[in-house]
Amino acid sequence: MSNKTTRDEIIEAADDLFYRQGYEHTSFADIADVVKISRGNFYHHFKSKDVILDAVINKRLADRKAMLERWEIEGETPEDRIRSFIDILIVNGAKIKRYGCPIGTLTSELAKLNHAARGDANRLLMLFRTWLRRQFEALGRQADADLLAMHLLARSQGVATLSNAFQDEEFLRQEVEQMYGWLRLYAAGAAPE
Amino acid sequence: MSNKTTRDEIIEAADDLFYRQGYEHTSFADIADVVKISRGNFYHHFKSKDVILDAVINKRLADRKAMLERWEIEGETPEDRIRSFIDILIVNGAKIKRYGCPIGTLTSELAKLNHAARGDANRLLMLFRTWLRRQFEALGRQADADLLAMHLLARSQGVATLSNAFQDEEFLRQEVEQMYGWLRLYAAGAAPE
DNA sequence: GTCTATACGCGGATAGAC
DNA sequence: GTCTATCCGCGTATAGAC
Repeated sequence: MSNKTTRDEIIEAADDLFYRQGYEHTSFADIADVVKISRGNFYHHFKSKDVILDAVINKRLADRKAMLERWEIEGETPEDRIRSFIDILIVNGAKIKRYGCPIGTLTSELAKLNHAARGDANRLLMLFRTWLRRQFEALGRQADADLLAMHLLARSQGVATLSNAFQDEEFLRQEVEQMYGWLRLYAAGAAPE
Repeated sequence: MSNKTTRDEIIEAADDLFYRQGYEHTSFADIADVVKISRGNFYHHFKSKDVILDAVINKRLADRKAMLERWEIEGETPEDRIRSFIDILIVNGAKIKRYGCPIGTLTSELAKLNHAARGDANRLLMLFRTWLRRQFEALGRQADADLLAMHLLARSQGVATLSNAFQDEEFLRQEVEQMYGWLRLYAAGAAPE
């Protein structure tokens, strides 16, 4: 279709820089360098830095929604689909090792800044939480589907944090194997409670 | 003994503010307000903000070392001691819900900033990793003690991250119960591998 | 040791020409 | 829609008096 608009290029560059450097630590100058526009031109597209953050969060939401819908179609069973979720740790292993989880680190940063967009960023986590909950429900775990979703989310976050801190992609792989094993128990109906 | 020196007061205030607001987001003015000194006076005690960060990290290291030694003395069995570790999630539950884990969030922030003190902050995580590893060794898990230590560390980190994001202390309690159960398997020698 | 005054650069934001 | 020029406040840091 049409070429990317300048606006889209700004959002893309900001998305990447916010991930790699953090939101607060990324300046307009940083973004302008990547997009190759002047700093003044910025304000034609966004009236403040906060508005760029909003756009980045919305882009991430749209990206992740599309990804989850793909998994929904491609996965034949709920177990397959939940495995797709666990797999991102492997697929994005190198980046997670360097920069952590894009969703978890943004959430944590905005929480610490007590930023107005905090709640919006949490919708990203909530998106996965809800999607995972539905998968566990489909596995017949109506009673504790949300708890299981939270449990898996928490383990992913923890693994990402430590993999990043210790620069250890191998540890991440081992934990992923354990999560597969854990999931199999539930898929086989062999899990307790 | 003697009164706290101004230097100590600065470190204490910085420790608290770095935790609640993040390192980068905390200015000298913020610290000066708490300690009630002028900004200029700062540089008599520390020649730059980075040096304050070093001092804060060293204070946290000393504090945690003392805590681990206490657990070592008070806990009668390795299981007791590991339970003490899990318990901090409960003891500090309210603060974790508001600000996350003091160690994990600092580590993540410095990683994102690619800050020179990154490695120093990681020593905090490593302190717990090594201590936990020794406890699992004492439980007879020589072969995988470090993996188990990392696993427990990761789970704590993940639980802290989600409890903070969703402002949910109840979830944290439930996960702690699960960790107790998980630990019991190893203490009873009933765990696999 | 603590203060006031001040330098200096950076980051976000605005005005207005082209 | 993009640019240059510029403003302004904040944050780190320094100088030097008391």
